[in-house]
Amino acid sequence: MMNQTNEALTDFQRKVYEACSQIPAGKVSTYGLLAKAISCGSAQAVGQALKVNPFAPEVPCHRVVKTDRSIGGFFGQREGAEVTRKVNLLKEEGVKFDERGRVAQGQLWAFSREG
DNA sequence: ACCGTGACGGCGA
DNA sequence: TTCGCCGCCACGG
Repeated sequence: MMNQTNEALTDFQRKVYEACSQIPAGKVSTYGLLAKAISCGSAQAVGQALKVNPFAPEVPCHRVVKTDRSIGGFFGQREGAEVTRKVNLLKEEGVKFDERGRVAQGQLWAFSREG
């Protein structure tokens, strides 16, 4: 995946991207869950790394939503075109949404320790 | 080295 | 249930 000259990436970012890559198509995870998977105490910090993800969509940062299952942001935007794109990508992967625009239950991916 | 800024999360109102 | 506040922690200036 990130076999290029990634000196611009911090160690933290690599951990975030690696964990994110584990999420399969058709499933989503949350910033909080991902943070926990890499032993980080801040979901917000995870979001910071994802917003500058240089490997999208190889590293599926679009499969990460908020804990309340609302869509969250995409490439720095918390609303607008990019966010709509995020929803479309998920729909294409088979992810279902409820009438409130949140990811329907039963589609969360739980990180089961491997890294 | 300090300070402000976030694709967040939990909690009280 | 939605809103606001505060805590979290990594980054750039």
